[in-house]
Amino acid sequence: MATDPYPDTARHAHVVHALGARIVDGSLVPGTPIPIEEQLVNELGVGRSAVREGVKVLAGKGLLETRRSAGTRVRPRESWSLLDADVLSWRFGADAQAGDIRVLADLRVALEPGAARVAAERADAAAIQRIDEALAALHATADDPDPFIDADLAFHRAVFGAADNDLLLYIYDMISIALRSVRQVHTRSVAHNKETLPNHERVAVAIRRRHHRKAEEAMREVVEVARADALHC
Amino acid sequence: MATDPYPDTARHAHVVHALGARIVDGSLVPGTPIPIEEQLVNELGVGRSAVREGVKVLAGKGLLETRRSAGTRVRPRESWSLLDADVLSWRFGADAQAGDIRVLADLRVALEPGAARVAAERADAAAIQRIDEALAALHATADDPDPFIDADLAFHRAVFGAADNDLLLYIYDMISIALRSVRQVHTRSVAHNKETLPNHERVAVAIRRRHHRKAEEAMREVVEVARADALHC
DNA sequence: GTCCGAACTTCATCAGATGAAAGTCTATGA
DNA sequence: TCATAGACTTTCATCTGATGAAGTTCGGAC
Repeated sequence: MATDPYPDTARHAHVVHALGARIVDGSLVPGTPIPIEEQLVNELGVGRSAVREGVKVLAGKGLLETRRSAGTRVRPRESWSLLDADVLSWRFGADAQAGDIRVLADLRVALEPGAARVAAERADAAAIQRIDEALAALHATADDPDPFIDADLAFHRAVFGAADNDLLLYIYDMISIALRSVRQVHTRSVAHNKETLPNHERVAVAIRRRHHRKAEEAMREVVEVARADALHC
Repeated sequence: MATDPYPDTARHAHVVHALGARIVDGSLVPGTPIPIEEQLVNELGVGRSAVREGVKVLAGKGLLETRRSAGTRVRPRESWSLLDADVLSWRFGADAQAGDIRVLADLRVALEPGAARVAAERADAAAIQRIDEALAALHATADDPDPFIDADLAFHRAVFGAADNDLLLYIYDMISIALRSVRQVHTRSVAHNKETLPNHERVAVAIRRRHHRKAEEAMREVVEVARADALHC
């Protein structure tokens, strides 16, 4: 437990990452107590304050629970803040499980068509322009795998942004944290990229025309293709 | 800044709530520095450790940012963990803004139909049974405003649960935190409740028959009616 | 075998000291 | 006048020690 993946960051942040990553990847099992403060001080090479601050941060994310005299234990998974940026990056960061890929793909299928629909209802001129710009970037980078990933994420973010809903946008930002890690593994081919362009175009056009049903349908096509790809590879 | 809404809880939790609530409700403006540690110690009546632990928890939720010698300041809203349980309850807890009601209603419209669709794809027998039980509870409590709210939340949760997707279920749990606070204000009439029963029934039937399109359509009807109600009142 | 209490464990909290980094002020020189 | 280097100040970062509180464990009395 003495690995040190975050050398120069703040001491308490080191504690957060060291314990958080182990909890999320399953090395520390829910219900079991983690080592006592003194032991963590030794294993992590930091002082008691740093350990306590780190543990409190993880408790704030629902991963840990401290009880006086009864030790600190890992909370059940249902209590975790699954859409916390740190928790997500620990979960999808290293090497995502197959089940997690499915969860992510299903989430997009569940969410993005509806988001596109609301975007079509709420988009103002500026939002529509941002979508159009993102679409142009998508076309411009279709031959370049890496920039295309960024452009794709930016396009979807522009759509969510058009819905004028900070909660929705937050959810997308968290999805994109996971997507970005996963995509680096499942980099799709240039041919694939070009196939998705017309569907993205349809999304943009439908939103521009405030046609919610079409926006939703087009986005569903996009994310269902993405899901099929993700589950095949 | 010396209010004490959490008398018997842990000292550091008191700090978290005192500062967190003020940040989310806008009393502490993003970009501005909060009082220095020593002052917080005096104002909140706790020791430095408690202040530091509380501040670290809020930093973990993206609300604060500490910089050595430069003080601790409120981070911009875009950095906040908007789907954190605490942040949500501070936002929707006291008296929700009209804009927040709209955001919540739109989020449901964007999300729930898609979730019902995925539920229809993924539901197993046990999940379907839970939905049916929740539906029965909904019918049974239609005349009782308060229990009906619980039954309604339980029904929607059962649908999300059927999608077999922990991220989706987490999002719903966070929505329900907000919904529960808001509904206590906008308690709907018994007549209203009875009107929504057939739509809920259609959702359950469609999922049972694994008819995703119908499940989605029926759920859209439910949440669009709810949105119209919320925005009128 | 059950119940009570003492000893022990472990987190909770406060307080003090030291350090590091960033900002502020001042004096100097051009 | 203005720029700049260096000293000073502020404020968070971290470690350590001491005390307290609340469970847990274990032994003894019955």
